[in-house]
Amino acid sequence: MARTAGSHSQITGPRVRAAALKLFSDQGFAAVSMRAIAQEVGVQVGALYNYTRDKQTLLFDLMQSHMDTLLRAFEDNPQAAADARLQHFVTFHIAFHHDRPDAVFIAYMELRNLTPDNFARIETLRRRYEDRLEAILRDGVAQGAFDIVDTKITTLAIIAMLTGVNTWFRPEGRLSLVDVQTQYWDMVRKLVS
Amino acid sequence: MARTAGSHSQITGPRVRAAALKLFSDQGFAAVSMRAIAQEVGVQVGALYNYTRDKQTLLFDLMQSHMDTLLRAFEDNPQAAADARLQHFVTFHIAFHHDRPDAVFIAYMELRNLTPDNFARIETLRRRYEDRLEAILRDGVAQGAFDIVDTKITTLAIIAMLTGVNTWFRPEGRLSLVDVQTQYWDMVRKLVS
DNA sequence: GTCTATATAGTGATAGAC
DNA sequence: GTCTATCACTATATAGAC
Repeated sequence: MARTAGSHSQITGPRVRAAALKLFSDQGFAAVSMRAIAQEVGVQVGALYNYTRDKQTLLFDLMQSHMDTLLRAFEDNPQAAADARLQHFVTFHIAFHHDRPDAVFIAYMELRNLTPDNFARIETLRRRYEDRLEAILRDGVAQGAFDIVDTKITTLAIIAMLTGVNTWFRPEGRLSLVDVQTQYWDMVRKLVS
Repeated sequence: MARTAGSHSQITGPRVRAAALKLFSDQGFAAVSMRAIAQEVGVQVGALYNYTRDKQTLLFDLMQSHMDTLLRAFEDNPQAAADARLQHFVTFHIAFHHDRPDAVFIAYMELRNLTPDNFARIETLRRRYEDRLEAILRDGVAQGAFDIVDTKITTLAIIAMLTGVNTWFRPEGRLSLVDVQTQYWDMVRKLVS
């Protein structure tokens, strides 16, 4: 879509982020040029630098924004039964990740393209999310609801299992998302019992 | 390591593959230049083309070789008890993937950098491996040893869970690989019961 | 805010000398 | 089999016109 000169700051910023999200997810950060992002947005390449300091910052902002959204979206209730809290985590994780496959893909695949500083910041956020799940498992063990050898390993195993749904689930497929949530909760429930 | 002109076909070929494996794993296929591979090997860039038609073929050969090795390495015994076969799969998968983290990383992360034809070939091999696990689960259900709602989903969930070990396991860490194998088998065993 | 033009450097791949 | 030199492009980022 060709554009002529003019002011579009209100809409161009989000469009740059959306274009980068899509292209980074499809082709990978290193394979996507600033020119390709500009073309997707419909501006010339120079205009992008009104919205990001450089390409690295663009990637970091996308990942940080994703992790912030994740941490804010998950609401745990430490007063509830551990079983209910774990079921909530499972269904939440599957639904949240299903809703934003591009951001999830980038957050897992482009870690090595972050500068060391940026990498450390994203890892801190990821750790914080894992700790939310581990707290549930620990409380469940303390209450006698769960039988778990090592809550840290179980945390990582459950998250890997749940996140894997994104690699194969298709809405037009054999199963609905609710089916998937139900089956994964069934597996997780048995895994911690 | 500087080299002068001469014949080294016996050793250069494997060195090119080893260098590409390491660099693709560390930085990603798109971020690695043929010049960087040549420098790692210790030759000039033109010499690489005696060992690969182009960069894409180099990537494909690495992934195909990894999947071939995986399929040949896993030996199932359909006569044995489903429980023992599943335990063997779990310990095998963890050990095999632990032994070659670079190849595993590439096989999962660089799929989108394959041409459509090459992608289809790798996917066929991956599917074949998944089918080996699903056959075990199916037989176990038929024998009444396992209680599984959907063998396909359970297959994908188990593989995602096991492969996730590579993202965090460090030999110098708190747990030995045998500890990890034991704990994952414990989780998988409960998951299918 | 967006444009065009440009600086500077790097890319994959090939040709031909040795 | 490896080297050097080169082609034709593409890359990120910036400067200054409008």
